Amino acid sequence: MGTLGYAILGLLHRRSMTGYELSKEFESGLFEVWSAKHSQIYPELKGLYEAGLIEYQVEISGTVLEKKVYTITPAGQQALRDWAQAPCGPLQTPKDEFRLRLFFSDCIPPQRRRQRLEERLAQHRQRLAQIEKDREKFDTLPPREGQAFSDYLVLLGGIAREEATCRWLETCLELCRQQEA
Amino acid sequence: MGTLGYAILGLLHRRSMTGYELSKEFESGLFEVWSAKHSQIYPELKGLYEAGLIEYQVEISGTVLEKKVYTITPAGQQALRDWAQAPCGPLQTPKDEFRLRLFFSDCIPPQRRRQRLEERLAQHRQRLAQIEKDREKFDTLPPREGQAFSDYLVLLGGIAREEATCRWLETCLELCRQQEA
DNA sequence: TTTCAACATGTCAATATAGACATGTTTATA
DNA sequence: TATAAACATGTCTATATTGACATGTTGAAA
Repeated sequence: MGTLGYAILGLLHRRSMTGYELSKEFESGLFEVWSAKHSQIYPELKGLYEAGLIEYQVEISGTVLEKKVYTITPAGQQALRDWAQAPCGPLQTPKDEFRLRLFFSDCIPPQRRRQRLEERLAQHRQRLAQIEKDREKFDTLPPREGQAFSDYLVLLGGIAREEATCRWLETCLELCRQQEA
Repeated sequence: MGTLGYAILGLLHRRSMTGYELSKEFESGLFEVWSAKHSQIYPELKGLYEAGLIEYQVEISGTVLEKKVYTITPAGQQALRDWAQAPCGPLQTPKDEFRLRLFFSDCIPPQRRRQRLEERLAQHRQRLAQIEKDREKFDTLPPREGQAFSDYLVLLGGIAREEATCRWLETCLELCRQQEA
């Protein structure tokens, strides 16, 4: 099974959900960590079900709309534990199209490069603000047992990454401007 | 054309290379930025050639070994410039399997989680040491024109990312240990 | 009461990527 | 001179991922 399967298993371990809710989780809580479109989620759910790792019950929303609420099975919980415990292997390249463009930016006008850096900085600042607002929900350090602690660690990781990125982009802009003179 | 095509175009804009050398570039200079296996590179080169964006000449290594040295064409340079100038669009999720595992780590023994954090920290420290050695090659700030400047900016980005990651992992370990008492 | 956004579930085709399979040469060193 | 690592180029299959296509319901607000 691929990583997406475990991501879904992990989310369902926290609470039972529909495919639609899963796709929303990837956009919110897992935004800094993993992503998947609904077109990938629904087939994956089918596979997990056939593998006996999840089950579902149909609930009626309103009068006719059927939704499938998925729940993790004991076999699914075991698979999740095994995966979560295993080591990750050597560091992989986190693909970053912006950095790639910057790497080859010597062939574009300097003011255009500055413009792109500024745009990007604005995006990361906005993201940082959002994620720091998420942090406010944790008024006290959550206890080590329980998912709130894991959530908190990953949240700190997101903040660390966004802060570092913002500082880096600010440095880039400074260096670009410095040489203007 | 996908991002890989532009990555190859960008590398060939710097200097003419064989497919093999391109694959090495992805492991070294582009390690923090993009990755591709040779099984993806060779077909992509074929496509770029058919699109008229690159050409090649066959050189003989030793007595019989033929290698294709690829060169970017004017059309390729134009395509590269157009791409490098364009904006990147909204922030994407940088997929990170380690963070995903950590996010679901409440279902594994705490000492196992600490072990994984320590392993990961060692990997990132090693990577940081390597990348900081690369930085030493830049004794002075390179002039804004020319690729050395772009290289330098991206290198700073790698250092910033690795430093932030190391600090974050150290914090995670501290928090894990703190609650031990 | 209409109408729009959010809820809800799927499929399909195209592309991207990884890993295995396949083969052979050159160069440095033991 | 054997041999191993690095050089060199490809293909193939399976899987992962995206974006478009397709359809319909529900709840809230105007």
